[in-house]
Order: sequence, then structure tokens, then C-alpha cells
Amino acid sequence: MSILDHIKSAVATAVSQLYATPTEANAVQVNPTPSEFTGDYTIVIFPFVRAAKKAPEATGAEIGAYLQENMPFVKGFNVIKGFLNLEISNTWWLDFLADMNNNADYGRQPRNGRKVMVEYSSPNTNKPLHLGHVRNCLLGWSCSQILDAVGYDVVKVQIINDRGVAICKSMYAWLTFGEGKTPESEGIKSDHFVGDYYVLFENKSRAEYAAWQDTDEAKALFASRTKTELTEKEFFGEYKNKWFNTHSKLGAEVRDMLLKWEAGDPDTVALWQQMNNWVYAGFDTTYHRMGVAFDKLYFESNTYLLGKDLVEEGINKGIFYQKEDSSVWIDLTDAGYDHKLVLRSDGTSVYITQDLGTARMRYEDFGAEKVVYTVADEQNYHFSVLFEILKRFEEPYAAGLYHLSYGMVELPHGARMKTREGTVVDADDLMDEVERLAKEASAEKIAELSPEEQQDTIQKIGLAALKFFMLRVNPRKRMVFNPEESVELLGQTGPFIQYSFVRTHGLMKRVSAEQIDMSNFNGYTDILPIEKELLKALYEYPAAVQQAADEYDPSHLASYCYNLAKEFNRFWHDVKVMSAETPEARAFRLQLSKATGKVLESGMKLLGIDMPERM
RNA sequence: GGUCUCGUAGCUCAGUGGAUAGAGCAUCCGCCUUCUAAGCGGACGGUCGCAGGUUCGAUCCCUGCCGAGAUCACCA
Repeated sequence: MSILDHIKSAVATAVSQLYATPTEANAVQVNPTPSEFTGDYTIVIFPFVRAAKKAPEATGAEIGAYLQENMPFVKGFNVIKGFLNLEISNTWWLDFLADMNNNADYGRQPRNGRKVMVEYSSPNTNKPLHLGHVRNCLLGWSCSQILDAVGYDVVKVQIINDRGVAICKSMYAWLTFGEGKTPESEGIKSDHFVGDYYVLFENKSRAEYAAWQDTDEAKALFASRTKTELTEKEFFGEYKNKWFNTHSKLGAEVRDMLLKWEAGDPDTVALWQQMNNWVYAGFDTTYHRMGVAFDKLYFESNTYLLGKDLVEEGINKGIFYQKEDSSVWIDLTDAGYDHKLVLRSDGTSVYITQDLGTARMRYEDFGAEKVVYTVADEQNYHFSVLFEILKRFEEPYAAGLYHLSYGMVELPHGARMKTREGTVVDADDLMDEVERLAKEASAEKIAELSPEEQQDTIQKIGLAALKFFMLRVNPRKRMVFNPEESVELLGQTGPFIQYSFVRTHGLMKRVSAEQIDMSNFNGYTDILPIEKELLKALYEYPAAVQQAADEYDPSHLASYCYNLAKEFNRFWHDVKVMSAETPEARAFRLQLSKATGKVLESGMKLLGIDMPERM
């Protein structure tokens, strides 16, 4: 039981006894005391003045006296307006510091025996990973680490969208224009190689469309448009998909290829394998560099036919209904959604059918009671519907479904990233760039390290900048990706936190090199305000991890790490550690530094960020 | 049009039913003979989108409006 829980329950008892008003412990508000007031923790008294029938000050004084009387670690208190500020005894803080440094798992909860699946990344295989995938991967990875830290067994999965029109475009372009080239022959990273053919296809297609727009047929179509307010450009913009499916020669070729693939045509399947293998090899490199990994891969080519048995089950259970054309639907109007198609009239599945089937299959595979889907917010509606349907099926995991929805990463000026327009920010390029800047900034400072160590340090710094930039923002929010700011190394950044860690690490190296005794810190009695602030920040760590887990939101943890680092830097600036006034003060400050280093390293690890030893 | 999300300093973002709403960047001013200045401090900067309501107390909860985005396919 934490000290805050003790305080809450003691306040509840006090109110119950003093004012004969039964009060729940969780109705008591306790906050860290702001530094401009005296005290460590503050109880908000306003809620109890009605029961006390006294002024807030008098009520606070009575409760304060009760707490001081009954709680050994409450050393004193003061009341300002409706706020009761408690002072916690130094011995309690010293014990806390000792316990924390003896606990290798500070901030981690014991295993709870429960299982959660986290799905993230889930790319298409027709092109390399870009900035949006980076945000996705960092969120998914960090959430899985955080859930692990609070006790869950986490299964990290991705579902690879390896089939469909998109990959066929790359396949067709390579087959038609590739002249047998390979990533090896061209010296191009293999996923980029495949992506280049996708872009090539889109270029050819665009040219075909432009030429078609000059035909009499197209002109007649434009002249006969019903929405007369549309300009020619707008009209043909809207018409593009229709054209691709009805007029385009390239479109016909791709559809033909998809049909062959579905029929299992050996040449087509072999080509598909080849293209996908190139892409996977490239993805693996990128994932590895990004520091993310998966426990199990699902492939859409294996799951896209799933879910039909659920359709039948749904009809039998009365969850779904069938129309005369034999298409199958669900009426979700009572839940605030619309009627939703779950099976086409030709009997083929749609996206949500697959997802229903995949959900059940994965439960059969792992039995996870919670499933986190890390998918961009453009699919909010889809997941609301999916979860609602699974709830109506009374799937055992239905209550544990969560859509970790995140806002699109936009380019400055509100532009969305589009492969066809060449406005994507490529994940590999991005990592190159942050490392280049990290190298620029670090070169002199780490010059005496070995080349390998230098490279390692630079990678850690660059990735920290990128990862922290993306994870410190609440996932729900759209974020504007400004290339210059994202790789900033000063201020509220990953490298700032790394730098604070490096300071603690430097102290610990001296402790072992000079065999400094850190054990007599208990003799330090007059804890300074700056030291107390640091202790309070350290104390908050488990709660920060828990909040990040409860809300599936690593940004809470990112804020926490930044605040702790900031606090440590203030401490570092204000007091001497190695040359402290007394051996006890030195021991105490070293213990504090050690604890800070531990928490920073562990907290950042949960964000997927590694610490360098020097920088 | 319906639904959902977002709106806090010039910019990027935190934040909580409670004390004077906080950081970073930018601008300006200080601080390295002292454990790494990738640091620390200070100044400047706010009608917490607008209007009502609930409350002892609202930036936070509720309603309406305004603005931005997403979505509402027999696409994935």
C-alpha cells in the first residue's frame, strides 16, 4: 500500500470519526504539494467542510492534527485556505530511497497472469514504411512494453496486408518494365525497389488517365455530368476510381493479375512471393533499426477468406439479416451506427468480415483477454462497428477490445503524405537524417570513443530524438511533422533526457572507480527542498507507468521522464554531489542520482528509447 | 447533413473539478578557474475557441454555437 493510499484511508477515517460522516478513501483528493508551499502532500479539504460544519481552515487543522497523531510518518502540517499540507518525515523518505534502490524492478508490477495482444504496424507490402508507420510502430511497441511493465503477458502481432490490388500494381509494373532487375542488381534496399515499381505503375496510370481525358468519350461524360458545379479537374478527380475499374487498360491488367492470384496461378503466385519476400527483407531491416519486433505475424493472404462462418452464425443468432439479393447486413442503428454490410451479394467477404474472423482466430491462437489495435484514426468508425459486432457475438474478449487510434502525421501546410505525389517521408530516410544530425552534434564530445561506440551512441541519440518527438504527443492528436523540429536535440527532447541519464551514469562510474561508500546516506537528516522535489518525482514513477497503461498512452510516461530529467538537472545545478559538505550528504545525493538514473533508463526503455553511457 | 476527435502563450505541446494555468522553441538578459553548459535561472508572452448551465469552486463536467480534421462504400 502506498503512502498516498495510507493518507487517503486515514483521512477517510478521520472524517468518519470526527464528523460522524462515513467517507470513502477514494473520495479523498491528495496531490503533491506545489513547491511554493511548505509540505509534501496536500489534501483538499473543501469536500469535508459540509460534514464538519466548520470553516475550511478549522476543518483542515482538525484533520491535520488527527493525521499527525495517528500516522507515524506525518511529521507536521499546515493549512492554507482549504488545503491541508502534510510534511512527511525524512526517515520515511530515506526508507523509500533505500527500498527503491534495492528494487531492481521499481515501477514494474508483478505478473498478473493476464494476456493482452497488441497489433501494430500492419503495413501493405507494395511500398516501404513511411512516417505514419513510424508513429504506429513507436506507439504499438511502447504500449506493449508498458503493458508488460504493469504485469500483462503481451503478444505483439502485425497483420501483413500482402494481397490485393496494391501489390499487384507493383508486380505488374516489375513484370512489364522491370527487365529482370533485382534489388541486388540495382543496389537498392529491397522494399524500396518494390515501392519504386508501385510508383512507376501510378505514373503510367496517371499518364493513361490524362490521355483518356482528351478523348471524345471523356469529354462527353464531363459535359453530361449531373453535378454541374464541378470543374473539369474536380470531376475527373472524383471519377478516377471508376475510370480505373471500367476504362483503364492498366486497371484491367491488374485486376486480371489479382484474379490469377486468387485462382492460384503458379507464375503469378511465384512472382507475388518474390515481390513480397523483397519487401519483408526490407521491412525487417527497418524494424530492427527502429527497435521494434513481433511475436507472431499474420498474413492477409491467409486471413482474407475468414469470417464467413461467423456470418452464418450471426444469421442464426439473429444478429445479422439477409437481403433478397442475399447480401448480409447488421442493423446497428440502435447503437448509433448505420446498417453495415458484412457479406456481399456475390457471397464474398468485405474487410470487416475478415476482421471478425481474424479476431476469433487470434483468440483461439492465444486466448488474450484484451486486444489493442494500433490503427490510424481514419478507421475509428470501422473499429467501433467491429467491436460492437463482436460484443453482440458475446465473444469472451469483447470487453477488452481497444482501438489505439492515432492522428495522421501531416506535413507542414496541412498536406497529407501521398506516395503518388512523392510527398511521403520515408522511414529509412528519416532515421538517416536524425542520425546525421546526432552525429553533427556529438562528434567532438565523443571523439575519444571507439568508432563502434561512437556509431552506437549516435544511433541512440538520433533515434531518441525521433521517438520522443512522436511519443510525447497524445496519440489522438494529429501531428504536424516539421522535419527541422523533429530532430531537435535541445529542450523538451529525448537527448535532453539522455543527457541527464549520462550525468547520473558518470557519477556511478566514479563511485565504482573510486570505491566511494554510498551506504551511510541514512545519516543525512536535513533533506533540501530541491532534493525533496526529486524524491517526490521518483515516487511518482509507478503511477506514471500505470496511467500510461490504463490509458494506452505513452505520452504520459514521456512527460514524466522529461519532468524527472528536468528536476535532476536542477538538482545537479543547485548542489554538489561528489564534493558534498559531508560524507552523508554525498552518499545521499549519490543514492538519489542512482535512483534517478535507474528510473530514467527504465522509463525511457518503455518508450523504446535506449540510453547512451556518454554523449 | 449524421457521428466521432481536436481547439490552452507567436509556434509545438503538457495539465487538473481546487491555491497565481505550465514546459519547450522563438526573442531578450544573466550563469562555466568548481561532478559534462546537449545544462541552470530570469524577462517577455494567455479572454484555456465563443455563449449558457451544474458546482462552494469549471480550462476540466453538461448543452448549444463557431473553427479544424476524420468518417458515414457490395474499398482496404
